[in-house]
Amino acid sequence: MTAIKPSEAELEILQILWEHQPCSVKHVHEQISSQRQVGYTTTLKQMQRMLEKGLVMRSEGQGKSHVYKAANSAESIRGTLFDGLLSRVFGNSVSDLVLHALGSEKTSDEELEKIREFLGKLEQPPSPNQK
Amino acid sequence: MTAIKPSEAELEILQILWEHQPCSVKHVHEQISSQRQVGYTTTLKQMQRMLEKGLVMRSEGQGKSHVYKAANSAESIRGTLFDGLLSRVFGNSVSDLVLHALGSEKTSDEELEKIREFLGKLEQPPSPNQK
DNA sequence: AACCTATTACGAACATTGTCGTAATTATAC
DNA sequence: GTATAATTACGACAATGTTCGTAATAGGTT
Repeated sequence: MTAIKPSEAELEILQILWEHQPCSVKHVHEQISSQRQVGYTTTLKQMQRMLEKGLVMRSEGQGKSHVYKAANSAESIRGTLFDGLLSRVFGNSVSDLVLHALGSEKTSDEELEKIREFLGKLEQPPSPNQK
Repeated sequence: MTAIKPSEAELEILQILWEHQPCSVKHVHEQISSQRQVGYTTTLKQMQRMLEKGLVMRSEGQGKSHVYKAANSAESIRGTLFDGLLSRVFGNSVSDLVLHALGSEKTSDEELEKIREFLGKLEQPPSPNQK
């Protein structure tokens, strides 16, 4: 049960998959190459290797081409990578991480509102109705 | 000004340095090998390379040995890695990241308290005394 | 000085990652 | 069914990261 840790390039691809789900290599490559210069076969190879590793799944698209989907949910990968950062960089202190996040400005008022709301919900636990 | 992105093993060493600051290789190695099995020269080599890269600094310890310190603060590295995770995995949404952090349980009441307190301080900005 | 030990230096092996070029294959259009 | 275009498969290469084994060196002991 080795934790899944996609590399940079793999993550780039996974993000596209999570958003557009079954995708042809062509589609993924178009997305990527609109951001940076890279060859088609590079993307293809990357996705083939991801298939071997079990990071993605694929099936026959119409015609000869294949379509790919991410094998794992965005959530699960987020979990893995988040935990990694938390332990390796913030010594497992969630509050350190969150304070860092909030302290870095960049956080809009809307976002702060969402966070406060969430914290509000957490406030209730003292109610005696546990399942 | 290339962003500093220490590798796994480098981060492992940096964490020890940040906590115990000037450290001998021996000390660092003891810490690491209490966690996992690794040879002394591996740690040594790692630290020598970190010196070349400018990740750490060193000076003569008593006798022949060297003592090392991290060249960068934990904060600066945290910033880099945090930003990376934020953009590559949470689509730059701080609230998504924070909600993920808080939702994962694992957060003690104390920690939640710190976070609420911090949010309380942020609440004030509407005051008209900006610098 | 001669020896033993702690520490550092060097060099090598191996895995992973990112990148392509070229070849093979499969559709599509004459 | 033959040429053309799209797509996939294969193999290679450089760069980086991780790990050691072995050699050199410096300190302390007798």
